[in-house]
Amino acid sequence: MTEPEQLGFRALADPTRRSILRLLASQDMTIAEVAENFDMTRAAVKKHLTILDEGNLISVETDGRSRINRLNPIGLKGVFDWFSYFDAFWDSRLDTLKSEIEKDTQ
Amino acid sequence: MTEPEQLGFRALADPTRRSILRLLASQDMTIAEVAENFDMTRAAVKKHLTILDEGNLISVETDGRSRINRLNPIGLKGVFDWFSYFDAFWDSRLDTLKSEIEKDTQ
DNA sequence: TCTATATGATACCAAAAGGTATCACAACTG
DNA sequence: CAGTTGTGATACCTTTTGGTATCATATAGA
Repeated sequence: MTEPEQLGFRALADPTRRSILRLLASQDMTIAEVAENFDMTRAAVKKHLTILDEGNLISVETDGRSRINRLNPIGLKGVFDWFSYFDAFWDSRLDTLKSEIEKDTQ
Repeated sequence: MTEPEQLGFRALADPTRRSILRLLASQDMTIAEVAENFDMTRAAVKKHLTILDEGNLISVETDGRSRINRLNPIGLKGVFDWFSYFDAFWDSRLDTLKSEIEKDTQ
């Protein structure tokens, strides 16, 4: 069995794809518009968009011969929520680290 | 230039490594202890732990001939914080999705 | 209709990833 | 000291990944 977040995490592993997500946070874009922002072929960008779509991090809407790519909040939140499992670690342990450091510097 | 989160996201892309993180959330472990939980060689588990360490998601402390692996809250929180950029999307757009659905089902 | 344009799809390539097998080494333990 | 145990490191293999080049297809527009 595979975790539901697997394809989302896989999609986030590449810096180009994380950059695309930030781009799409400002504005929905066609494939060509996204590709203008990167020094690679449109085909390569299209592959990245496919992987982002498979990870449910974006959704794609066809409009004539254009394909509009936009952020998918559901998939993004799914990955984000995975981290809630570790809440206790940065809440309590970061505090612990902080007081250890303060103790050392006294 | 590379993002500081790059190695963290890379480390999270593999399901075995995410599983290791959850293991270490319950208890600090040596390499051998972690390896007991997976159907692969100790060498393979060690590779995963190295990648988790490179991503600052765990820290390793030497104790005699043992090496204790534990969660690193700093790196974990670094990746978590990357998502804060998208806060607006699941706060506002998930609400929008919700009201669209409610409208459709009326 | 004819042409330009936005995209889809496939073949191909180099590099990275994930794994095994194996050997070396350091450190407990009797 | 000798043997066992926990780990580090390397060579090697297969699959996946990230990219290009190329061609096919569909739609907008004159």
